[in-house]
Amino acid sequence: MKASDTVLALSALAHEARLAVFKLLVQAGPTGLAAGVIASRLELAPSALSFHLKELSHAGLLLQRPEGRKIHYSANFSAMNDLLAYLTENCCQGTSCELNASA
Amino acid sequence: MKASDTVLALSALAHEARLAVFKLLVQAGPTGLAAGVIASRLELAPSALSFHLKELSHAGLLLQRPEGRKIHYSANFSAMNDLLAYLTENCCQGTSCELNASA
DNA sequence: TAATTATTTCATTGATTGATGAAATAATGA
DNA sequence: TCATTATTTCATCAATCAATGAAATAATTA
Repeated sequence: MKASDTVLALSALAHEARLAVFKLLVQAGPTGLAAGVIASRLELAPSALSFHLKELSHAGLLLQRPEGRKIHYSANFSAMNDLLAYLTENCCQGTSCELNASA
Repeated sequence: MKASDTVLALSALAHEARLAVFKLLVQAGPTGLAAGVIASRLELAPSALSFHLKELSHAGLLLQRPEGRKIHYSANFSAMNDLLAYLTENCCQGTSCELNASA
């Protein structure tokens, strides 16, 4: 994973509403949730949610699949795994940070 | 860790220069590096670096210690550990993402 | 076909971010 | 004290971000 991809993913998650969307989709699992369900659960305006979904998708953190007239969004676990791997390798001396946390 | 603290930390790391600074300080270990050394290694203007160091510090990701007329900055490994723990718990169904990455 | 539902797109606007260079602050050494 | 070094602060400016509400698009149902 490149540093620029990491920055893109971090930027996408670095917003209260988008972090909430991603958490919700992680909880929902691979099936995901329709945009409208996400909007009502998090009390977001449709256009605002659409904006945030696009940001997350652009960073590669979401998958989407049409379901009738709805669109189901789900967390891209593989992308999140890559992000965590990058942070662990580059920002924690290659192991869990716990070894260093005492320093 | 609260979601708002997480957003603050993610925002701080979501910038090419700041991610580079943090990586460099992780490599440098607990001793850290003086601001001027960071600036010359990464070819950043002093005022720009100062701005970015403040962002990272404000997010709790850095520690600092005066050393003569220099100031040594170092990575706060404990804060990074908290961030990774939050992301793992909330954004990866509580385990390493690997279990889900195939989905 | 017409009405409804789901979602996105668009234009507008205010707020935030980040780069720049000059000036200020502070510690050290001559 | 004076000059030098290290770092921060400040003002300015351009660029980006995000909220809002209205309109557009597209799929479904009556």
